[in-house]
Amino acid sequence: MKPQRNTKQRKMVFDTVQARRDHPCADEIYLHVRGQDPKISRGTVYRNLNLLSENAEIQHVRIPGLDRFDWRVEPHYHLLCLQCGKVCDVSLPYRTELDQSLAEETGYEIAQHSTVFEGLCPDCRNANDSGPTK
Amino acid sequence: MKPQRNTKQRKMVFDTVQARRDHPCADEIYLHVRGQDPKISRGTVYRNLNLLSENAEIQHVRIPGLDRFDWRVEPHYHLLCLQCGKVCDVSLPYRTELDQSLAEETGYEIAQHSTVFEGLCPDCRNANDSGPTK
DNA sequence: CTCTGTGCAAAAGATTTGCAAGGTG
DNA sequence: CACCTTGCAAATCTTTTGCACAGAG
Repeated sequence: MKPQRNTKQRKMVFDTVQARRDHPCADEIYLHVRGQDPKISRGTVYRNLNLLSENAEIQHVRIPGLDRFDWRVEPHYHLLCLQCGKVCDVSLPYRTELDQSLAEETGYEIAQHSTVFEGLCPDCRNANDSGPTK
Repeated sequence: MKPQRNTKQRKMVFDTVQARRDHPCADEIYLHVRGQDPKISRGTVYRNLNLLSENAEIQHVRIPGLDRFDWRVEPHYHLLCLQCGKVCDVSLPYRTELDQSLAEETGYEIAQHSTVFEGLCPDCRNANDSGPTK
């Protein structure tokens, strides 16, 4: 469903996602937007995030643990640090041909695929190495 | 944390996941097991699903919308029908080398990656084509 | 017997929704 | 001035947790 009006709330949500190069979750976006307008409600933020991602103005990224939002709308893969929760984009190219060949093999109509790599970022690896002084 | 005792509840949960070749979610497993023991509680089912997947006796599969559990423990990819929610295994081979090369590139220590293809299964495509007689 | 695991119910966390009031076109 | 969108609060939904009791070893 296309939004039909431009509200300042929707613009603030959109701008926040665009401005951030990390991958904020809904509540981080809410907290940021509330800095500009203390009256905004979580419900409005959720509604606008859904509206914007349905219209491909932002991307809804489903990460284990907590969904995130991404200013990049082209499909691409993500990398999650299991310890600190940080999410990065991955440089590997998106492989459209997989969707194609799997569609032919299975008879499904395939819209896309999403891939999440999981591990420990360099910072968290170091933090672990200096480790608990048990 | 390894389980230290064999309880009939844990066995029922494990057997249910093994017996089913679809990818049941926690509540489906709960409902099935409750057929055998009406006293079992959701909490016990969740606790055992977590315990079993920590010990790699089953696999916890994170699918958008609802987490599932899989009797296959080797890493592999999944295909989700966005309409009926059915999940299938995908025949594509798991590409360990991606974890490897991404680790070298990023400095992350990468445990694994998961991929979910999303689309419409043949049944749902047909259902849509005969379509709403608007 | 001991201590892990269970059942129950409450808690927690994320997201959605009903409704009256507000604001956009 | 119509009706989409908001704010608020309550509702949903899934999963986790505290605690006293049950049962596996």
